[in-house]
Amino acid sequence: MKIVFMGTPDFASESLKAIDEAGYEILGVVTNPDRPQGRGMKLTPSPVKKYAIEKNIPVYQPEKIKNNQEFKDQIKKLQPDVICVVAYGKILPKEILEIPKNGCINVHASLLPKYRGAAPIQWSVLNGDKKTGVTTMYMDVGMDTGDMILKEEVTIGEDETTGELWERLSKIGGNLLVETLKQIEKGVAPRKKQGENFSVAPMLSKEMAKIDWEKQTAQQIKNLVRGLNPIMGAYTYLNGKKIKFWKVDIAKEEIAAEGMINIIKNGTVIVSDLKDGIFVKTKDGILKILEIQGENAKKMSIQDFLRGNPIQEFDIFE
RNA sequence: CGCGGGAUGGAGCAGCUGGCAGCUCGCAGGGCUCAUAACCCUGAGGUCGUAGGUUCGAAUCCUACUCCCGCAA
Repeated sequence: MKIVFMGTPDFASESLKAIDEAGYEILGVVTNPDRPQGRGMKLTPSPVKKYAIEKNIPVYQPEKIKNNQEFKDQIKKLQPDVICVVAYGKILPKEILEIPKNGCINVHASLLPKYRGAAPIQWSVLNGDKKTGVTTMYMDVGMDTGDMILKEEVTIGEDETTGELWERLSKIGGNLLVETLKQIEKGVAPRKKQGENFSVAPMLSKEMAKIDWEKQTAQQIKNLVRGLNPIMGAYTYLNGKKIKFWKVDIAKEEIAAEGMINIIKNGTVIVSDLKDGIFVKTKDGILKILEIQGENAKKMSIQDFLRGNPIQEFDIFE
């Protein structure tokens, strides 16, 4: 089977690698144009492009697809049997979807129809879900609305971060894509409608990264920290300085200050100790901070942080 | 030329209006103790990122370079 692959981030390059190593003929790779990125805003190729170049696969990087006749003709000329799309970052118009005779296959990192959209992995962690998965589907013009082919479920660890889950799912996605292609080749691939009971996982916004000590419960804050690690990190302020939390847990230890716990403000540091780290009062429990990052600094363990940046008991995060 | 921060003993930081290199922790040895991650004493460990310059004298001022990090995407 001849394949054209479309995708951009590392999640996609895992799928590309999987089908490449499974021996499928990859006619070409379509990925987003190189973007200025990182310190110095240097132009950086996407992970998918890097892999393609390594394997001498032709790369196409259209700035836009809609009304781009030249690009459509290029793809048509390749005569792919199937187009695999994984986190490409652009909406494909009908004319593209109709090119391959076996259709366009998409790998989506959720158990559809739950979490259609851009950030399914992040939202599954943010919402504290116990399980999620990967789904392959036949694409249609809607946003992740196509008929489903295969699905694989995984459980989310209590302390698992978006980054960790991301990595696991990208590998599973690759395997599932290969399996999907095999079944399509044999003509035994199932096709299931999604139904109407769907939910959407939109792109994450900047504002949601701020911890709301008044409204959020200990578990919600923990989910926020996990869910935004390593993408942007949940943050709060201490004495006017921005502080990011990278790892927190709900304290199971008994804290001595039981008596006053109800009269102090949420976000107050109850215990600050070089050995045990810091404990913070929340709406409904005590949060233990494990990994932290100050302004202009790198992330470090709470113990390291406290040596050079003393935090007093009764300091307040806000 | 996107903006900004930094490079000081094993770790995290202070010192930077130039004048013997410091703090917290860790580490080694000793002491106290039934005991300890607690406490007390002692000690080891740094050519202050690299190369030049200014100066009687530079971690501290100037110049170039290397590396690291945050924002931003």
